[in-house]
Amino acid sequence: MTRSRSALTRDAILDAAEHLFAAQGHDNTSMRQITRTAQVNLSAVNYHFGSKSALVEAVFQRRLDALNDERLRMLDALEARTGGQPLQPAALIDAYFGPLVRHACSAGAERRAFVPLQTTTMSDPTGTLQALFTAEHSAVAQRFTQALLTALPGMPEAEIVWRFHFMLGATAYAIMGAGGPGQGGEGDRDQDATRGAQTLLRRLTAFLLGGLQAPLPFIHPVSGPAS
Amino acid sequence: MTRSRSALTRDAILDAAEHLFAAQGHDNTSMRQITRTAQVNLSAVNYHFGSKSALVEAVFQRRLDALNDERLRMLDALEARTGGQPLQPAALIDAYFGPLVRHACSAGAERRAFVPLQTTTMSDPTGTLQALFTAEHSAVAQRFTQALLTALPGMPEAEIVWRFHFMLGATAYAIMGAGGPGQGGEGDRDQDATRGAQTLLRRLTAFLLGGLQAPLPFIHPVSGPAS
DNA sequence: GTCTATATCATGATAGAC
DNA sequence: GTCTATCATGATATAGAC
Repeated sequence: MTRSRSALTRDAILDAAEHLFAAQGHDNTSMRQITRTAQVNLSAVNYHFGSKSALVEAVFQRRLDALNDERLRMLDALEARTGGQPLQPAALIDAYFGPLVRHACSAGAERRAFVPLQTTTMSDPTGTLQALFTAEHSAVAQRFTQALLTALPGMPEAEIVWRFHFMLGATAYAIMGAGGPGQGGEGDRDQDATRGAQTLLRRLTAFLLGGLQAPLPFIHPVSGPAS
Repeated sequence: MTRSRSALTRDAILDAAEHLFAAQGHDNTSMRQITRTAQVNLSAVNYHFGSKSALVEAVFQRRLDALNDERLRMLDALEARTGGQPLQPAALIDAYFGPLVRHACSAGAERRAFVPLQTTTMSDPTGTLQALFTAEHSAVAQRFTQALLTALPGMPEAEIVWRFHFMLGATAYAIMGAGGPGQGGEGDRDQDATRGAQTLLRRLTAFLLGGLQAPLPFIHPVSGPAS
């Protein structure tokens, strides 16, 4: 096929960029570094992606799509099993955050790359990536929000949205700090990777569940007409 | 005084840098931009701070010191009032995260600057700032960890350290997303600032308390001799 | 001590040969 | 489609005038 040649260099660029972004952050990584690693020409990036920022988005989107697919598959499976009954919050948390944590803790360096992107995205004040993230994320976020809404009767949607946001933050730090707080981070890479993911996920899930189901705070009613 | 002249430009640089870092992130901000905003010469940065990264650290440290001072003052006041008795987890959470949230939500653009720095620091894979943050933070973190250890009898220190980390992440996202999820972000800047801080802090505190006090997860004992 | 002017370098992007 | 060569720009840091 004549196409495979083109797609090959495209993927090589994506893979190399993902590696380097994970290690250095995307704006500390030059296109020269990327193309050198991918063993392709410098101009290939502009040819295949148009610009560097478009490449960043492509790298981001590739992983984000896979992640959200997995999340939706797990949610589908849960809903198919119970058939309309409210789901358990713990199951929803596992379906949403489980893929991310497992992904982040997996030993393969290629897959770990996504994690700093997620955090860089949120911390970027200009928010070029944030728009993409929000757009890609809105569909899956809405489905999980709806599921949480029925799983947690009596909790207002606004509160769920906020707590979802808090959970995202806790998970982001959990992933970043895998090995950060206290215990030895760079231990046995082989089996520690999968076992570490399980342990971290258990710790995190317990925390998230507690936060998600916490008693409602008292919020002053918003001044202005009810919407 | 002859010194005030020098200190004046130094502070002008710090303020300008803080503004710009908040709006664009520190590595999307050039020294030219900083010195132009501060109305000082380009070389003044190198003269007063030595390098750009040293300036970033200085900006960061100035806010971090003030923040940690406030945290420790609040903790001192709490401990002085109860005199050795275990503190309430809610009071500890307010003493630690309250200053940060109020700081982040305050209307003054100068003060808001700190927030992206905190998040950028954590998401930076190279971790140049992370070392500074950890060093500056270790003293106050240890005191709060100890206080939590007595406030939450039966919870292992490792678990507390992790949950502290999770709480930091949730707070970081809470600050970043003030106005992010759903409700109109850019509303009435004047009084919405302080009231928004209160509302957000109530929401966040409820979540953090639930997570902090959640039932312990089952963690497989670490293979190897007990330490 | 402070600022002007400049040096040196790396970046992203492009034009044009093949 | 891919590569070579080059451009224009902006970066940090420094030497030397005042």
